[in-house]
Amino acid sequence: MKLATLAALIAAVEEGSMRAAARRIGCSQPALTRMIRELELELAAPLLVRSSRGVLPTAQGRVLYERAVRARHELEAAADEISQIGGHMVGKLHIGAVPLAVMLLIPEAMRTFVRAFPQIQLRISEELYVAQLQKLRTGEVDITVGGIPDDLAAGEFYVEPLLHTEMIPAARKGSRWLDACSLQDLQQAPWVYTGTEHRAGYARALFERNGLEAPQQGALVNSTLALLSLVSTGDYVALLPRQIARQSWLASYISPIALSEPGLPLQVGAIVRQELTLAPVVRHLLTHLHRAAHHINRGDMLLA
Amino acid sequence: MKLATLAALIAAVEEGSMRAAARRIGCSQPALTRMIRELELELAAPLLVRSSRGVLPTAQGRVLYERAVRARHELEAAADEISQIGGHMVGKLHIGAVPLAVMLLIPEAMRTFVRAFPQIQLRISEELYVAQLQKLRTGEVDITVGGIPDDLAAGEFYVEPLLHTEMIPAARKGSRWLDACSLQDLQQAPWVYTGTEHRAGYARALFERNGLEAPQQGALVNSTLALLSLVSTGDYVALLPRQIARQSWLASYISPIALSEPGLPLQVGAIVRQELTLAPVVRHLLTHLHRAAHHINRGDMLLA
DNA sequence: ATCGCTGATACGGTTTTGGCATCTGCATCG
DNA sequence: CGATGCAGATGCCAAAACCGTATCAGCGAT
Repeated sequence: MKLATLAALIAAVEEGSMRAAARRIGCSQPALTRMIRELELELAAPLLVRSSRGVLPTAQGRVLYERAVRARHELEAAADEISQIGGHMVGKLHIGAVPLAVMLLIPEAMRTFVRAFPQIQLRISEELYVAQLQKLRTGEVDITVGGIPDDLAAGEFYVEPLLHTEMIPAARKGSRWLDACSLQDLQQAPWVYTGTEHRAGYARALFERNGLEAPQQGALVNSTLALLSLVSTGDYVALLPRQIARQSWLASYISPIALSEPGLPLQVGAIVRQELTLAPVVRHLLTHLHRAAHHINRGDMLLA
Repeated sequence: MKLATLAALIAAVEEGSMRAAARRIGCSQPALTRMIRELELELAAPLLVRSSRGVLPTAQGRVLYERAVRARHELEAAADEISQIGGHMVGKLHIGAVPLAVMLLIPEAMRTFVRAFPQIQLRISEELYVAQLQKLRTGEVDITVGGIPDDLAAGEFYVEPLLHTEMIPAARKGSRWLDACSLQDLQQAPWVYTGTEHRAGYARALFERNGLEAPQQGALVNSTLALLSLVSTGDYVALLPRQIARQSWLASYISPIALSEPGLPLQVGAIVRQELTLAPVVRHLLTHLHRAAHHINRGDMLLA
């Protein structure tokens, strides 16, 4: 088994075509055909089904594909890490962040980070919380920024708290719900929930925390863009981090709702796979995230 | 980067000598020297420091070694799994088990499993609970058998309950502590604890469960062998699963202590990485573990 | 029926690879 | 203090592996 042939399989599976895969790899189509056959001979199993309109992986092909991708990622990460040890900060860094963090922390942290390490290829994925942890485990993302959950198993991840925020309800400017004084007044409002069916969003938690029943869901969305669209154009109510609701460009469209109850406190932090804690870039990124958190907190206090 | 050169590095790091590594790989020493140099050229970093009495990895070498081992493991596992899909049950299976499970479940499950799949190379590691999860995550073990913790993060692992047991106190035959009638009587006894300083063992939990303060630790051990040695030769008291204390070969040396309080209930189960749930051998092993659990429960009931 | 797409095959030249013999440096032991 | 043994490095040569070009064969759509 050679790395080149595995790369061939990966390309073939992802492209669904030998010729396209050959183009991506940078070799001729016959060479690719040979590589795949070599793999199939070595493992004594069919990996791809060939048809007149491309190739499709068999069950065995999918298994090998999954693991080959993981193996390749290990080696790429090794090369990056080694370069960093040598003093050159190069390589890729894949940041996962929940929507909240994407708006709050990431832009500010990125601003200083990319200036310090221009050779690092940054990639940012906005994902919901559950998807984040999954991607963190498979190694698809290197670091996750989001609300720190209570039930995180100790030992698996290294967690670094960054800032404390509060989720407060907000609605479109001019909405009748802005007049609400207590959470109970909002129980009849149409709410926008985030999350999945299985994992309740923050809004539900806020109601339960105050001993109220969570209102029937008005809408369940999986992206903050959708949430903001609904809130700013419809008559929905949704939970947003205090800093965003108050001081961002959203302020001209959306207003926080002043309630007698406090909002839902939320600890935002970075979650890193334990074994990556020592990687130089990751350490630096954490520093910049801390700076961003302080920056935001200061702005918050000045405003208050 | 080629797999052959990575294998060369792995061998060189593990053997600490180019010539020994060459022997293991099955090539000549000059060939190995060239491979290492090729890697170092490609990564532009020194990987090994050569001395007159062998080679030692640099920091970069260690990084590459770690990740290369992981990558190789992925590919080996892929090959095994593919063979299994094809119907041939071959390959390796690395089982991690806490001491309790090693004594209770593993022997019985192995007995039937190895008859059914003689071509699977089984490997069993006795490890304490915390070490188990770590090894499960890195992929060093494929399945872990042990007490199911309460705080396991959902989603990361697939958990399969196997049997329910009870941890009861036991002491050497003839020990004066055998006369104890309640847990309180044992508060002055010297206890053998398992676990680490950070993670309390089961014994401590039993006391706290009954509203008593856990006695000063007599000894803290990290292996059941040590625990049994202490109990059977000294005058210690320790917590053992009921089935072991009652019916194993230990019965001639160790007796359970009949207390008025019930023991500490414990759910024993198998923990598998989610992505491995579908691997054929793992599924089969789970079946055999279930059979072993039933077997043990039946014997337990007959005895009672 | 034919054209355009797919993957498969045959062959020849280039590159790479590995082994053998040999060289050099260091530590140890007599 | 020098001989000896073991460590890794180097040069050379033959064998093997590899890749690209040209070509073929099946299937679908036009």
